[in-house]
Amino acid sequence: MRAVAEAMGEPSEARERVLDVAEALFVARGLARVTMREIADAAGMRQASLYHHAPGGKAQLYREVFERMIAHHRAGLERALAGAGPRLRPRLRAVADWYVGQAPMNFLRMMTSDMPALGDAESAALAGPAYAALMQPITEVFRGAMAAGEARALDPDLLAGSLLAILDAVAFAEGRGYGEHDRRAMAHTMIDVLVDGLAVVEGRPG
Amino acid sequence: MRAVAEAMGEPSEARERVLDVAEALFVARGLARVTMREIADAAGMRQASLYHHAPGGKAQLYREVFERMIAHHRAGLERALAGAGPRLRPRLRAVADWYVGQAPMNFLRMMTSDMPALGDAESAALAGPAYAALMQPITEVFRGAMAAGEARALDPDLLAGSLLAILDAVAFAEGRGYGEHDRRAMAHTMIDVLVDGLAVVEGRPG
DNA sequence: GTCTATACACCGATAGAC
DNA sequence: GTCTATCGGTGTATAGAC
Repeated sequence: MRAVAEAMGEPSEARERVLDVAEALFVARGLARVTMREIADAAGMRQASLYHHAPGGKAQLYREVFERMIAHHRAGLERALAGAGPRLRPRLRAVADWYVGQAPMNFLRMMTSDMPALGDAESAALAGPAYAALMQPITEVFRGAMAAGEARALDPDLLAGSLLAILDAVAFAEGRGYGEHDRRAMAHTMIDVLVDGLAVVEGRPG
Repeated sequence: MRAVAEAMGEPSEARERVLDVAEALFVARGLARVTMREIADAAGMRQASLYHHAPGGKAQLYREVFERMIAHHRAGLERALAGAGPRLRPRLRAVADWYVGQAPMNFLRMMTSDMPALGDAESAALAGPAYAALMQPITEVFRGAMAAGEARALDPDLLAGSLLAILDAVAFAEGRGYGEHDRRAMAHTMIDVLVDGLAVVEGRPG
């Protein structure tokens, strides 16, 4: 079947366009607040025509978009980290630079709002790989720094989750008037706080 | 009108129940994924009966719930801070202890997902007070520490937003297997990171 | 104040012509 | 591959009896 071949990843320019506009809409507003008609409009076709490229319906389309996005982030993160050297701060900055260079993905909202709507089984099946792709490269950064004696020994999962949350918060702050109005600068500031701390101590500028 | 009197804040035991169950549902799943029928069921009445206590419909009900919750948090935060002394770390811990003692409110999701569904005007009208209530007490904590020379001079809004994001992330991590499984302990750990930093330096345990 | 009944809109999905 | 037409389901809200 053609539809199956497409679902397996066949190029099909129109299908690519559908995935692209669907991703933009899902990321901007979340699963529940995007309709198939909106996706079709943005892709330049009628709502019913969408089902030629996404025969599995809305939930399946979301799944594909999500998985593609996760793979994209994992690859980008690893590429960014590969050229970042061994030290903690530049590695965290590489993570942040990658992340702020992408459209804000609202990872936490996706996990808490969108995924449960797909059902418990589906949700669990997607959460695992998403965790591995997004969190794991960051936990490795922290783990490496701890092993090198550069960072104190704390829960790497907690640190990675917090960093992701901060990067989402920074994306939220931008364009709202809170903060310094520049995602990258804000992200770097917060990384410095995570590394050096906020406290004024001897030998560091207040 | 009776309905207006109730909307102004009349006691009405049934109306209190409606607000309570609506808050629990909205916080747990977000505006889009809660139906008026669910709220009615949880409140022990039929869907149509809801409109006696919430004549403004779903959007208005959400607004009231949101404002009540914001006021609740503002009062709780200020009470917690009033007895926390002058130093930065205990003050941040007081904020965290209050926050983790409450049902996770997913502040970021509310702002990015729920509010836009109410329309731009509505959204802006609610975002301002919400910011003032939740962020401002925390920015004051940071500002105070900076004025006392206890903390480095950085954007207080950025720091407050990051702290809130971390506290939401910690709520998310709990019950997922990530992290240490205890919201309060995780929150305190992250506050220590914010204050002292992650880096291993002389005079501090690695 | 709570109920039944129902209007009305929207959305996801399918059928089938072209 | 795209279209028109339409079905079925769901959700908000209203009307009106009790």
